Amino acid sequence: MAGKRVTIADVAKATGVSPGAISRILNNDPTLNVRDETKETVRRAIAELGYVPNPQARGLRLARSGSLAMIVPEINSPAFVAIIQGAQRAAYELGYSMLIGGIGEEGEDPNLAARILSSNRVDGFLISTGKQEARQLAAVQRLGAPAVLVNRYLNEQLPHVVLDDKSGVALAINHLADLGHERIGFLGSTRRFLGTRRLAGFKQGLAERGLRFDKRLVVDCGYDREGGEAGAHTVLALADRPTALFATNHLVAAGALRVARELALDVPGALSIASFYDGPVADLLTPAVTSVAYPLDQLGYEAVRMLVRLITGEGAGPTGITIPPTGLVVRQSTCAVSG
Amino acid sequence: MAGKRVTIADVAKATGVSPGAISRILNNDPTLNVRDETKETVRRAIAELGYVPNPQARGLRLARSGSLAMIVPEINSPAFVAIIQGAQRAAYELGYSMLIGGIGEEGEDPNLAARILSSNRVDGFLISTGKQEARQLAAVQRLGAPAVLVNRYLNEQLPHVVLDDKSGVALAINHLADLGHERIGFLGSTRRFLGTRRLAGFKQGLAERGLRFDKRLVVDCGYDREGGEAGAHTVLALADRPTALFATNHLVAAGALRVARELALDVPGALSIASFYDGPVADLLTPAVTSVAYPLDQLGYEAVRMLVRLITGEGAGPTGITIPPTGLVVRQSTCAVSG
DNA sequence: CTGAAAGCGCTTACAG
DNA sequence: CTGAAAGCGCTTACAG
Repeated sequence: MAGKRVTIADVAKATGVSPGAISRILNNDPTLNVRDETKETVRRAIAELGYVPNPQARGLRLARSGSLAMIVPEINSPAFVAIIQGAQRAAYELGYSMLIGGIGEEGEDPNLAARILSSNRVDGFLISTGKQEARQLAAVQRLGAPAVLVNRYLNEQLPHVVLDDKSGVALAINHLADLGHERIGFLGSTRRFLGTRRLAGFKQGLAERGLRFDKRLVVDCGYDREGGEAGAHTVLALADRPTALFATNHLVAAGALRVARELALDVPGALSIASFYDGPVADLLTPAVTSVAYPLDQLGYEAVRMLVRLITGEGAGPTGITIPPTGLVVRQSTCAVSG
Repeated sequence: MAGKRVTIADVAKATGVSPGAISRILNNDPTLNVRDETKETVRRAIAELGYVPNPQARGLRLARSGSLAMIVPEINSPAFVAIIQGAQRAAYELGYSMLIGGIGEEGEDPNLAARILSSNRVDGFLISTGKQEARQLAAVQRLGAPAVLVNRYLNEQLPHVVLDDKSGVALAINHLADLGHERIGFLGSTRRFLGTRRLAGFKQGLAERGLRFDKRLVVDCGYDREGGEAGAHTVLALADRPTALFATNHLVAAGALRVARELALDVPGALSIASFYDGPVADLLTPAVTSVAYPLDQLGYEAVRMLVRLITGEGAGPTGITIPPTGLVVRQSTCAVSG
């Protein structure tokens, strides 16, 4: 390393061009009119000296921070790792840095975004609320700062990037129907925003295959393993119990698998289980779980691009993006219905 | 939100105290000598107006960015989620923001840190190298920038925060010995830095219990599930195969579990398996895996504190910290040796 | 002991 | 059309 930072003044000295003109060249100011030769000289000097504009000075002048904050209480979810990865990539490409905030309990604080914003460090937010969904989204809206919901939805006004939950679930249901399953359970939420979208996909899948919707097979459960266990207990206690289950994520699927073992129900022999969000954990479960795959990094990527558009106020661009599933990854947890 | 940012000038206007004095009050300048009453007035005005110093202006003036970068190729590992969480907490407390960089393949680029540094955005680094361990650590050292290795080690000079791998592994081995196991296999690395530390703990544990070290039971394998599978195959193919295995992480443990199933070896009936880094995944495996627990968030927390000390040049402070295990979480994958 | 003034590195409205 | 100059919001060496 060593040595002083190279500043725009150094480039000016080296080339004999004024700092103002250099700044304009760098920012492609259309007002500027200099010979291409001069531009070339400047570019060369910049490369030689290794000049990089100081983001602090730039930020101070332009009243922007060049940083985005991503608020993700549920970073434990393997899905978020992929999402963060995509978001990082987009931020890097667009010249922003990204803070990850609100991990863990801290993330349940509805005022977290306000706190981060008031420290003047951030131009906008990517938001994935946790359990206090409604309250937190309301807080974000009140904030009035540029924000994009990631894998969350409130209304068409609030910018969002979501998965096409509906067609993903329908995909899983069609797979189970192909295997001859007619009684399929749904373990998820019937209230949270994503839950209702997935439930809609569940109904759509059944309808596509002419299967009857039986609301006793739908259980509103928590999104963790305990939730999956409770849900599976409920639905498997029915006299005419389902031959297959759809679980809204891998933790719920893991809970269902555990209950199946308790009840000595072979998976997939006596019970097929399909899940959502394909990812590394799906393959670690026993048996490995068939699940719907999405390009989750793209979700993060698009969210950052949308956020930066909002910040710069440039072009309209869509205020809602829906990302379709890439397909279904069939593993050992599903097979043809027996009998 | 709304409205202009509150600046130090606003506080000056409101209180009649000069901006310079206000700055000194905020930064506890010992040279300053004003009446406590004045200080009080200023503090009250700051609170009322909601003044927060602009970090950009501060950074520009002080030639520091107020940001740290954490480079973690292996964010997929559940261990890193906890580490990041602790690091975030410390950064927040100390007034820094934290960027997560180098996720995924990008992280294998030995020049990543240099690239981030040259963009002037960062005061220091937390480093957890990926596969190219030696090469990357060398690059960091060449950089000359403040850096702390997180869960990595090169030598005593390069600041680091590590786990006490040795006593953690010894803990697991003692547990297995308590259960009557005498032939215990080791699936991990015998070359990477952490691997050799863990192997030392393995030997120590055996020695403590008077068990013979048999190097045929030590397999140098990759740190993913495929590695665990290959390692387990090797060691379970022995005529006098081990009755228990120590796996260096949960992915390796998952691989070993899979091989045990293939070979129709009941776990834990015919084979006990203990692993490292207790975390959410340990509980999702079948059977749930006994593993050594560490306060991983503390690892991240201490690393950030050390890094900030290096940056501010304040007080000596230790250049190496070792974090002991909190204990062993016993689950269903280990039981008394049969026969 | 304190307050005014310079300067960190940029960008851009403005005068020439 | 271009270059000099002001100013973003801080901090601190320096003059009074």
